[in-house]
Amino acid sequence: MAKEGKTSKETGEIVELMELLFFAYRDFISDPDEILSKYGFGRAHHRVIHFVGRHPGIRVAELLDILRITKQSLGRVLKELIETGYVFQQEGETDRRRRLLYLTDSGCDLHRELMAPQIERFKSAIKGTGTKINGVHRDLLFQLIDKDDRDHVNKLFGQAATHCKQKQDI
Amino acid sequence: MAKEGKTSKETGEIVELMELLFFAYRDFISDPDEILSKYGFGRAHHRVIHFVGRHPGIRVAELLDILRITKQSLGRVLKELIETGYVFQQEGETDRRRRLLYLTDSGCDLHRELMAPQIERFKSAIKGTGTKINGVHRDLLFQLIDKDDRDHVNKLFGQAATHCKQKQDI
DNA sequence: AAAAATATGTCAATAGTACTGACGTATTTT
DNA sequence: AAAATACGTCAGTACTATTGACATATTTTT
Repeated sequence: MAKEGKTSKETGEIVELMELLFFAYRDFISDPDEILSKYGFGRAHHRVIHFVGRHPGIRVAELLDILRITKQSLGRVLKELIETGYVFQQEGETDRRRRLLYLTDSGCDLHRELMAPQIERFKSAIKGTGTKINGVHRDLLFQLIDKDDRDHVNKLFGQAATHCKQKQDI
Repeated sequence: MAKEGKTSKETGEIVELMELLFFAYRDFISDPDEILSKYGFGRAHHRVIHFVGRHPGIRVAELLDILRITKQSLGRVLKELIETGYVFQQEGETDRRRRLLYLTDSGCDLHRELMAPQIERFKSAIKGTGTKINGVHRDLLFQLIDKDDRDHVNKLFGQAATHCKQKQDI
């Protein structure tokens, strides 16, 4: 039988951590899924709604870069969101080739509706850990991102908007 | 304009945490994707390989519960994995209705190949955080899981196998 | 022994997401 | 004027997933 080396236990713990990421993500996305089906939308629509909401005036190219999908995949979803009145486009001022994307009022409402249960999940999860230390929870997730992309993510955070439509401070 | 209430900043940080989960998961699954395409498999195959590898002799019903997909979705993937010789079935000893699932030797090899880059990613991520405190990284992910399911996940961890085929302690 | 429950497999039909690769158009930069 | 950029769109394809119904073998309950 396999003899257990010194590193086996460590690796085992890492595999558990990997599975925790899988389970956490699985349940994390289950929240909005139900809401989306009411609207006839899927996860791709959700992601577009979210990042357009967080970055009003975002360009198509940037959205493609964030979502890591192809133009064609985004195209269909974006078209549907525009036709159904959740997203609208504006010509760029400085560069008229650009289509700047914004959420409509209904888009903002939907965005908030989608975020609510996920924010709730995170809030109680953080409470559940009982950790007071600042940043520990961000660290691992951040470090899991491709090294080349971490600057980009940080930059995104810097530019992120408080919402288009602030009904209340939740 | 929206006046920023006390809770706004906290919520903003939570939204960033949510996005970090999205980015982390996006990159985390990008590792095996490339490997899978060589074999003509997709993510569903990966998940089956993984959990069968971790729980040799797992039942179909349990796999369905872990993956949260339908019997039909699993059925197709499982059939392909069996036909191509990565997974095999055995009748349950005590209950002959059960089909207990195992990885073949090639299945184990593939499993290891798929895990390797993800283990690497986690190891350097943990190193990158510089945190020595035990468990902090698990806590948040664990708490993000549906409350009803946490016991189940813990139970799974308890039953998880060191691999079927221990070539080396990585 | 008969009835009920369980574990699994399978059918058909459909939807959502994603891919590749190429091409067209408008606009800006060089 | 030429080159590069931003975007949209085409056709064809693949993977993952869904629902709901039904068939089979086996075990448990009555």
